[in-house]
Amino acid sequence: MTTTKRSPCPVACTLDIIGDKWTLLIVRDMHFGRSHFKEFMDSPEGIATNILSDRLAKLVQWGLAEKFPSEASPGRDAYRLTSKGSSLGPVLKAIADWGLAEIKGTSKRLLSKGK
Amino acid sequence: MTTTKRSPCPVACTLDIIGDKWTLLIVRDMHFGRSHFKEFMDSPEGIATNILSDRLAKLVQWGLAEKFPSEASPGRDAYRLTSKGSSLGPVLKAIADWGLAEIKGTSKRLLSKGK
DNA sequence: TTTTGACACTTGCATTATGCAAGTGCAAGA
DNA sequence: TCTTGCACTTGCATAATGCAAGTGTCAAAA
Repeated sequence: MTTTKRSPCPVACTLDIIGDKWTLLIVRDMHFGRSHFKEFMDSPEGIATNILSDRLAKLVQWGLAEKFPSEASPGRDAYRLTSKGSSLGPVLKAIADWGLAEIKGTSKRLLSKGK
Repeated sequence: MTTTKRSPCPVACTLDIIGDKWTLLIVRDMHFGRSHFKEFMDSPEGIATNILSDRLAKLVQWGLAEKFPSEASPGRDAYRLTSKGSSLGPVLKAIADWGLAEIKGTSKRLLSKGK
């Protein structure tokens, strides 16, 4: 991928990857063990299929996630974080902490199993 | 402002605020002491005036930043982070750290005075 | 074996956000 | 008065997003 860098700033460059309303939510779901398309769909935010499809492809392209053959459903693929993707953990935590502290109505234990 | 919450997840709610490619860059600039419209414009990423104007208004609306009379240019306003905005520091740091570690070509000391 | 249904997408299209250029209003300085 | 700089706003083209509907693949059910 040849994304043109806006600047050498690590914040700007990181935002070029996770600077949208959906990417990090998928990373969050993967972080909590979700791996199938449907599981990401089941998250309470309600991502559209085309957006999810696009973001999964980008996550793989960027090396943050990888496809692997699902064991639960033979013949199907699933997704999981690579080490590069997992290293976003502190970012996720900092964001979650800020939200919990500054936005009322937020709470942990959001990830109830969709079904 | 009546932004409808996508979910009670603190990550999702925080992304509703900072989930774009520009907001956090302005927060970064304020964090480093920038306060005037022109100073934000001078950042290397090259934000468009209408986007900057929009984001500054939203930052104020959300309580992350506040206007105050500029001392450098009397009669003009300037912007600075509120304590709520300043508390995004750890988010900024986590993102910067990730970028520095995972994206080549990034470096600190990005913020050279525009002029 | 045919059908059904779930899953993982893709496609089309309307709506919204973004990017760029140009224009406006205001205050200080020449 | 005329100009200059700053802080915006406005218009418009392009790109991203959201929603609904359609497609292909497989596997279990009939």
